[in-house]
Amino acid sequence: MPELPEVETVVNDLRPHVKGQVICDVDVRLEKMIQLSLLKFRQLAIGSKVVQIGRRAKMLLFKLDNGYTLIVHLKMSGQLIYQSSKDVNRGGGHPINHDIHDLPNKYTHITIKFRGGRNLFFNDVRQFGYMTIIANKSLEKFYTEKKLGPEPFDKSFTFEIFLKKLSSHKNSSVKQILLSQTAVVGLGNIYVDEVLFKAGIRPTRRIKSLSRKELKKIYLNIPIILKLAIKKSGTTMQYFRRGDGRTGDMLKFLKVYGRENKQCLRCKTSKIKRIRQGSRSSHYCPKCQQ
DNA sequence: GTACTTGTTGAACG
DNA sequence: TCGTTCAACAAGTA
Repeated sequence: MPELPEVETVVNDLRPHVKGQVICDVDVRLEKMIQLSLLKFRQLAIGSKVVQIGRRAKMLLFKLDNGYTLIVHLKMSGQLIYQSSKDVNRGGGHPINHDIHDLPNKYTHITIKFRGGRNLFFNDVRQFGYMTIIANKSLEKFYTEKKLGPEPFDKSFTFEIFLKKLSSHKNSSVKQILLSQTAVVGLGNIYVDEVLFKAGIRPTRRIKSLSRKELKKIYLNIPIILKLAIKKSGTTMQYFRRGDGRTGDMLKFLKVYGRENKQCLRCKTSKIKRIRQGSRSSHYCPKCQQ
């Protein structure tokens, strides 16, 4: 569920609390949540200081002072909750309907313990998320193996690069490619629908059918939508809460996602349609998006 | 009980 | 080898 804006929100929430902290222990209850051996994970994590916290695609990066980076992917239902005191939690991800003040709970699979007694809890109902630790010098290789495209706010994300990445997928639908993280990273089901609505392009359109002008519209709207969502601290669906109990505000600003059968906010005449594309749902206005 | 949801990976296909 | 589609992962909700 967390897409780029939600991950960015968690990173921003955690940064002031976690930066500079020294890891004194890690408690791994479910070993499949880490992508290296428990021994190696403990060796690399324990005793190191978090010098910076950032993001690449939908992954959180905790840069350590030993030349390694702790990577966290929340996938669909992961959450990172920093317990700064008994009563205050900060961070977030995808809290479920459990009391986040009573941690660890049954969904806490990994706890990072900091010197001084603070904890960072990694909870995940569906157990799809993971943590791993990669040497800084191997990070680029790690991203390349995952076929990650450019960051939407990076100057390397040019229109020409975007076109080039799309050119090898001419027969795919635009929705599918934007979800694939290969032409640009950070979009998930919600924000792809929002970008395509704003661009006036139907999600089922094949890449080869899109004109340069249409592609440019999509390209330009990607950072616009994502920046707005970050400004609103992400989208809160169902039980989604930020770690301190606040909710993201982006839900109020969504124009198509989750608005099936509701009046289109642009043309005010058509109703938003919801279709299945692959195994995912897509929302669009049949009048405004051709 | 059944269908549905989500991000990503890997298998199967042509 | 490459592009494309689809099942799989887990568990809560409708």
